[in-house]
Amino acid sequence: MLQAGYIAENKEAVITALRKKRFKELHLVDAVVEIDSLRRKLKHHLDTTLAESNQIAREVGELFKEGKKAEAEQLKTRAAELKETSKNLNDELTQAELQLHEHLVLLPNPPHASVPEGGSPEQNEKVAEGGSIPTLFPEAVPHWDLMERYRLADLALGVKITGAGFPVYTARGAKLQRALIQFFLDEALKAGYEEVIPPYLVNEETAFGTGQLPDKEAQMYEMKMDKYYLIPTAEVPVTNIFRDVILDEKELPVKRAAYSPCFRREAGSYGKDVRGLNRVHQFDKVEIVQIQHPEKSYQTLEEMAKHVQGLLTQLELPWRMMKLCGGDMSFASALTYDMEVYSAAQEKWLEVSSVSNFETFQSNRMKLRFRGKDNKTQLAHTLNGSALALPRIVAALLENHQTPEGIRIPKVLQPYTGFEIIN
RNA sequence: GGAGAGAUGCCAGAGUGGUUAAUGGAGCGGUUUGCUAAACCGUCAACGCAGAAAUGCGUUGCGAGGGUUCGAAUCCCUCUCUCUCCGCCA
Repeated sequence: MLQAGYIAENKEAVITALRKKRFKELHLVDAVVEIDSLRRKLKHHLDTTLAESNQIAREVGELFKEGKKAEAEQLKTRAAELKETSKNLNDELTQAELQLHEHLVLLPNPPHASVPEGGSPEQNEKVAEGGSIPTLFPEAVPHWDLMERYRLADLALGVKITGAGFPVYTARGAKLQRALIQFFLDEALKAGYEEVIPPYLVNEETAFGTGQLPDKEAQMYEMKMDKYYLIPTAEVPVTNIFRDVILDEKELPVKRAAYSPCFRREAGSYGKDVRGLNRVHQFDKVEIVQIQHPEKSYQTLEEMAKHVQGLLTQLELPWRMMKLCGGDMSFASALTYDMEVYSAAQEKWLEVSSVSNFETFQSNRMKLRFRGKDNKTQLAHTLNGSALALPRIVAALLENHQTPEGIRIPKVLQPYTGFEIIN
């Protein structure tokens, strides 16, 4: 959510930026400016009225003390008038504030200047790559066949217990999950992140803070009776730890890492790329979150991207980093890098991580600020990234490391799995 | 699930209808100082108006929302949360 004052001062720049994101409802920008100016007028008027009321109340008190009843009564009439006026003004102001808020939450975050033009994933820009694409032996198969052959995960069993998209990991498949989680967490700790284990259900305010609400209800599982939502990512509870918090500048950057299961309804995505572990409703992920000074946040974004690249390299997977074009970015992000790994058996790139800088978009919603040297508070920047999400990593590991003898486990994982090959 | 107590600023804590949320402490900034400590001064939320800015003025803020009153931290109603005891329970 942008600040109304910022929009009023940078209207043209905001419109241009939003256009890059392929945002259509540009009239909202004008509406925001207009409503905000009305709000300020009302506020000014109300403040003046209340100032007079307060003045009168003080005088009435004095008069009563001095025993001048008649004069006091006279002032009371004036006070009653003012009360009526201020009540009306207050109603109008509340109305304007509400309307302003309703408009503001519909505006996406304007993308960073370096974001490429474009409306679809083809226009994303490759900015880095690593590893090499393996040449598989002729009998190589996709991960869903491998999972079955080596009893690593059972999708049909998940359907029986819950529904499609809820895999049951079994035997060495389950251990591999645990090994990856542990490895990712250990790497995050080495990189200076502090670990947290957050709740997996969140309330409405929390879902609003990171931008899931309003509007994206359909992507989350909801507990109707208590109005809680199952988290789609640990980003939501972890970032909201700092909702309504004023940090000291010296505490920045705040670095947190959390493992959590993630729950996503993925409404409207059926039929395409959903085979095996490519798209599931419940999956495990280690998330890294940073809260950073606005002047350093882009530097931090690069650092986070490097961290993720390091993980992929250690897992011996071929990867590339894409800078998302305006039209492919999420609502809340100002700049997003997607990490993709090549799935040799499916012959396509799978998105395994998304690292984003949200600038003040989330912090404004959450009122997450820091106090600088000048003792003034200002909004902090929030960033987060998957480091990493498991299912597609597992898919890529199985496919890329398969040999006629079995699936080779990368060296860094062996201490965690306790086995070197799945056969 | 039952009963009781409570919620005041960054923290502690006073305040039962009358100007300004007392007082103490922490943090930060400043003055003083050879350095440290200490002392002293200031500051520590949001919004509005004026100003290039420093800043000044005003309004709001005592868990949330409503009400009574010229005037509410204080009185009334609704809700939320916390703590204590009992019951149940991994």
